[in-house]
Amino acid sequence: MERISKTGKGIKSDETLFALIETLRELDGAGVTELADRLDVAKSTVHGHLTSMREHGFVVKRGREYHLGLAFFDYGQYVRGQMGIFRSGMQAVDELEKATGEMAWLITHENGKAMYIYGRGGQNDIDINTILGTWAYMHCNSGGKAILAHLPDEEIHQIVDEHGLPARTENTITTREALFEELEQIREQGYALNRSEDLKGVHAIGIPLMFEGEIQGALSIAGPAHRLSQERCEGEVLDQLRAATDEIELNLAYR
Amino acid sequence: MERISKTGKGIKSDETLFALIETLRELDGAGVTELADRLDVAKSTVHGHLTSMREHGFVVKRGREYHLGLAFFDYGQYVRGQMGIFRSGMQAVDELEKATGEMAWLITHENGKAMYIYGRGGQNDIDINTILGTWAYMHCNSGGKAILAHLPDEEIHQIVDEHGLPARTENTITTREALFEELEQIREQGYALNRSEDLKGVHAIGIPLMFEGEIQGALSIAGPAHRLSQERCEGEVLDQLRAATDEIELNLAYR
DNA sequence: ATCTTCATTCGACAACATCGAACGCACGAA
DNA sequence: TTCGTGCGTTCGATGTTGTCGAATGAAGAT
Repeated sequence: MERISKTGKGIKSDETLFALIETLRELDGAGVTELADRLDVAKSTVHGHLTSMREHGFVVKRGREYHLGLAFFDYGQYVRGQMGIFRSGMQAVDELEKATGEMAWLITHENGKAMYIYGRGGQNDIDINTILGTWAYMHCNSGGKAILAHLPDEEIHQIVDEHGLPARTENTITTREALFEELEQIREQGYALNRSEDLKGVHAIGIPLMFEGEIQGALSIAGPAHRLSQERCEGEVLDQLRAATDEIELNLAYR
Repeated sequence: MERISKTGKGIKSDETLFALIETLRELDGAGVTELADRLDVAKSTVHGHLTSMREHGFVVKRGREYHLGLAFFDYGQYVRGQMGIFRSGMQAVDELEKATGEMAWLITHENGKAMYIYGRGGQNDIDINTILGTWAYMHCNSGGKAILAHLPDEEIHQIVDEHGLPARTENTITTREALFEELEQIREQGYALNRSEDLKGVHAIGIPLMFEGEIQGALSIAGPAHRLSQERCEGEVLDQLRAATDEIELNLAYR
């Protein structure tokens, strides 16, 4: 397994540790031997790292298998709770879901990818928790595009360099030219649409959340194409999104 | 700062890494110099670890400060999603909240502490998300006691050795004798009560969740003492909890 | 502009992460 | 029951590499 850092600047032993964490996730838990084989390191090395992690709750031993521990959930909740956008935006998401009956999401970005940090299900039969905390490409996501549109051009190029513009459906934007054109339009109109660019049959509209001139994240409404037409998005839903945005940006200011 | 592992078995460099993570949380983000001073290591050492973490999304740099990254939230959601009790119990918690109008919680334990892994607010004005993912003592928590009651005696002693029985209110159980008496009663009656043992004015009732003879966690209902009397707990609420438990244990079996 | 205060880089050295072999424990087969 | 296999764990030797401190850059502040 390849486990060297890209730049070579970091600490090698940490790299092994993170590879262990990653592998434990991929395998949904594993034993020392299996991990050592997979990462091509000595069993004793694996055992040492696991012992350290165990003392800090990042790993638990169940029988002879090691699993990632609840410390991750603890830290995860902390990290989310620290985000101003989360604290100021939760209530708005709740209200939006009620008003529209569709899925409402709060989205941020880190390292060129978008993440769903809070959401409500609407009248859809989807389990919010399977989406919460997962990474998404920014170029085929309404919230992601709304964020991208407010990043400096240089950063956008970096992101495309790193993650590419993979086609998720036939509607996905796959060229830089098309992307920059779209982002220009998004800046002009103040919102981003997603017409089945990520998942077939799913439409969405996203609106940027700014604070002190910086993009903080985005708010989005998503739903089945038949119910969430472009007309509805750009009409009633957009109005509700704009109201919610104002509320959030006000919250961000007065705290 | 003390940073050596208790047993001395683990890896020292990992210990530094975890100390960094912990400190970044305590300080809500910090710079290299501040971290190096606090942990009493060279700046270059801190910088090396931060670089490694950054490459894996566990840390982000905002200006000159480093902050814990969303990778924690990602992993945290994964860890919770892996728990059978979570997947099988969410719906029951939703239903319980609706039926009782009180807070409903799903609780697990790891390393002698209880953690809230899913909850609903009831008609209370409390923000669920500030409690979600936090650790709690088991001896002064209805769910915690329900779990403790089904652990082997030896393990209970270990837990008390490690975490003690700190008094949170005047009602908290603070001696081993009283604790074991209480646990015996809990085993007999099949549920655990919390009469302001953790927070003044807050009552709760917890019920163990078993699967394949092993304790998996607990379900609990909590609310203000004036509304959640002992009579109500042991009457209507207990019935609803028992029904929910059956549902969850059935879900755990057929998946 | 100058000074200060950071983050970052670099080379040298000894600490310690890594390895592999040996141990001991648990489980299943005979 | 006994043996054998497969696993997690321990241990000492080795040289890789984590750590240090000084030097360098890059920003802010005065």
